[in-house]
Amino acid sequence: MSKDQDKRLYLIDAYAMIFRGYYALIRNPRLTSKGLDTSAIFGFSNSLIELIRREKPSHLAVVFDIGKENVRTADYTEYKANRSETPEAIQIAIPYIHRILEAMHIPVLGVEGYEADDVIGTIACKAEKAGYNVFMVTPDKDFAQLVTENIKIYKPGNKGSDVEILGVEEVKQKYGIEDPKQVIDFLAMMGDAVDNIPGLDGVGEKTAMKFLKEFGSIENLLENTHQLKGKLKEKVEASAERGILSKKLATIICDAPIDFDEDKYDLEDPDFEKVREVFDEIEFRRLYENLYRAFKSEAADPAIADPGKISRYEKVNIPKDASGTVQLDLFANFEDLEQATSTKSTIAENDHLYQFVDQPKAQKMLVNNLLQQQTVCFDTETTSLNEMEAELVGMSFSYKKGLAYYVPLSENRDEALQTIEIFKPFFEKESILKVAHNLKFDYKILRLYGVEIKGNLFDTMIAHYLLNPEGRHGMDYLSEIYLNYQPVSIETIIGKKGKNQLSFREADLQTQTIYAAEDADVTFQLYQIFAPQLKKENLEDLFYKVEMPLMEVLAKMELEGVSLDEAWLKQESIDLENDLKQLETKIFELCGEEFNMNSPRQLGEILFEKMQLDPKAKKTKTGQYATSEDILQKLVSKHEIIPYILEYRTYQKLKSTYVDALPAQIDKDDHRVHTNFSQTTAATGRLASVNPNLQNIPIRTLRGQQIRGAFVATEGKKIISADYSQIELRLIAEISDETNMIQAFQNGEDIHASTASKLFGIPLEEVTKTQRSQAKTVNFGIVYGQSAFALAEQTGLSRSEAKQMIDAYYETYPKLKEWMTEQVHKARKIGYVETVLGRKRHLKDINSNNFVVRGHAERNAVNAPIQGSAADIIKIAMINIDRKLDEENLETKMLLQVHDELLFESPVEEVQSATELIRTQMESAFETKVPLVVEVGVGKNWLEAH
DNA sequence: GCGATTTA
DNA sequence: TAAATCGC
Repeated sequence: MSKDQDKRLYLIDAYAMIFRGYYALIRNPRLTSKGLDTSAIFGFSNSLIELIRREKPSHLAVVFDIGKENVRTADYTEYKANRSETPEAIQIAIPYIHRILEAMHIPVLGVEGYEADDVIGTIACKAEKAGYNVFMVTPDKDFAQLVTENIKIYKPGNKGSDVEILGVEEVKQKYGIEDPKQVIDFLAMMGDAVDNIPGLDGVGEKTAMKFLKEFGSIENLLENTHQLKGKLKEKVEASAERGILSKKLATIICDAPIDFDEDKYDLEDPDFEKVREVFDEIEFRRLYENLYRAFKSEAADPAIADPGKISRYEKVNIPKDASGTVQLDLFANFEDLEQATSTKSTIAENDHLYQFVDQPKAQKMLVNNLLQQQTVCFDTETTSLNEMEAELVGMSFSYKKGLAYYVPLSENRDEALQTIEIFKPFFEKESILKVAHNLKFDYKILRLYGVEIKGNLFDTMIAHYLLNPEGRHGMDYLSEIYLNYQPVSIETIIGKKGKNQLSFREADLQTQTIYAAEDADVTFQLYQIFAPQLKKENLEDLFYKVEMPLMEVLAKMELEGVSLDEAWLKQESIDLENDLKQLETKIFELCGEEFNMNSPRQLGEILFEKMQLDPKAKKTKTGQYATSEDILQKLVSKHEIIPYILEYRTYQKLKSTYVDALPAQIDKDDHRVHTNFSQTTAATGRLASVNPNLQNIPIRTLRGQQIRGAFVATEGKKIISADYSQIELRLIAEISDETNMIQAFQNGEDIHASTASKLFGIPLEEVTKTQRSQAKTVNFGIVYGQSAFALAEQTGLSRSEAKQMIDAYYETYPKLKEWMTEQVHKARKIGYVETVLGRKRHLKDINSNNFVVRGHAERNAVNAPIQGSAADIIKIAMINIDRKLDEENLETKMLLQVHDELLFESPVEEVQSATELIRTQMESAFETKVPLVVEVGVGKNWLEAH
């Protein structure tokens, strides 16, 4: 096709694309070695290059809002992300993006005083008249109003979703309308917070669609409001004027003062050298290759142009005369595949060999082959994400980039076990490094099928967690970021979440093979990237000696589960229900109206509008009344209703979150609750407990405490609870070498009272309860990295009083203050802080110009080493206890970890020796000057033991 | 302060 | 999606 005939113009909505790119990477920002956040630049450039590669536009232009960049960015942040600070990364990005566009010879458009939308609208209309097909490149649905036969929306794909092109038909279908122009009416009716369009009161998406069907336009609706009824009628009529205004606001102008100069938009080759210069400066390496390919490759879309490259999978056939000697060749026929690294390639574009291996003979050959390898990556496919109820569907293996095997397993458990038996030698061979993503899952599954994985382990998810604790660690995500490769999404195979979702087993064998093999392949490639990085960052010990062994301990704890007193919970649920009913009656009586007590919004309106309890009631950021506990607490004297509300809230929480939810989580087979300890969610290094969360079982209130009583030991056993006393404060003293605090601990003093005595300059014996409590709050504030502001909020002190208190605290513990300053300096200089075991926390915001953001990073610089070190130490203790219990052949089982506490179930006759073992291991897990003290309790249940 | 969970 | 509340 000659260029004259090919008239396809792509108009890129620059800011929308920049923001989109930035927020796509928000949890894993791209940083240069100097700490510059290049997420926005990367996101934009990547989308741009991807667009050129895929579509080969004949004409292309990028449209900015000009002259008021800062106003525009402020708008976007406020509405789009609900954040008060403007992301610095975006402001930094703009000049770079302009340089890149200039080097790429791509024209930049904009008209002062007009929004980018209007410029795009104007050019699109003019280009259409000139015979162009126009694509408006934007994620913004407002542009749907401009869609015609020749003007379409081009919504770039991101992870999981493919490119979406919205033409007339798609727009009609999406909004259930007859003409794309009606999108304006749609927006005018329902409003749009992002663009500050008010809309009609009481009209949301659903109602707007209904109105459009019925009335066609907002004007027609407003003329016929008599057809409506009830509240809706009132609301719509009352806001009619705003509706008309909204229509004006929602309309994209198509006559901005700008000409369509088609020659200017011709897509030319970039000045590669110049682009490279900019990319080098901000350390984009792969992107340059992608850019080069985008312009130099011939086909518009390699996947379509070259069908030979689509995925190959084949069955491994055993030759008829196969003897033991035919062996390995079948598995060695795949040499040195060059990977095509186009921008974010997919399975269709990469060379690979994925094979399924379903014959026992072939499986044995595969195992023999695996046994020759030093490092093998594997993955299991199951019918469920819950290990306890999951059935194995298949296993995949990879030990070389681009090469993977899939072993399907029979639905019949005995047959499956036979196949698994073939692979046992591999799993049990110590010398092979076994790699998987989220290995704990596979470890548990295989254990339930009688396989105990041995030897060194490598979990790519945990590896990434150590490299970047704050980031996301999903395999698909990591693949896109580190391999520039988009794996097949599980949803394309088994459908979206919901009742219609298939089980993996229901997919056909070839589909299973592609998906499973790809997972193993991708994980292997991630291993190749992460392993050297761990070494480089000195994280190998933490990884191989702490996190990976801990993974096994956690797997065992999760499989063990904990026993609950179901009968008690059942009765307590009934009791709470009755109490709640009574409280509700009382509350309705006192306010003279019935409403939904579980809706903070309704409660706020009752308290502050109807009852006028506080003329200056605080609002939340979305404008409703705040009714959180601390706020209600301040109103106790205002009205007798408040205590009832507080009590209702407490009981409601207890009932829904614990008393009713826990029994529902009991396993049908072993009648125990199996939580999941996530090793990669808390950025500080702590664990997190999910499904259910057993790390927040109540303890503060009497009624709440009773729930701990429902965590029971089974017949003939006892619960042992062992917790570190003040471990964080002890570590603060230890790490900062703060003599005043160290001595207090060495003398076995009550640390909060001791702090109070020093803080207020009075003898220890004279410290009052209030003083101790204040000192305790400050101690906690330090431990949790609270700001002075938050401390003031919590203590009820004024901000300056809180500041004074903190200053006095620093004077009391000068070395501590010194250490804190040092941490912040360290973070500023090298970009991270670390724990006693070298666990890192990167603080990219430490040099931010925004004091809120920077303050946050500064508190993290102090808090992360402390909380993280405590996490390190209990992790060591857990590993050592697990080993010792095993060595001494004790039947005592570790059940739960609650940050500074461990819970065990122990046969009565073992309790004494176990207790001693646990205490010793915990107290000696890490050598310190400050004694680590552990308090141990024993009982029939958790309440008694604690 | 963080993380999990429930509810509207 | 936001608010509230539980733990450490």
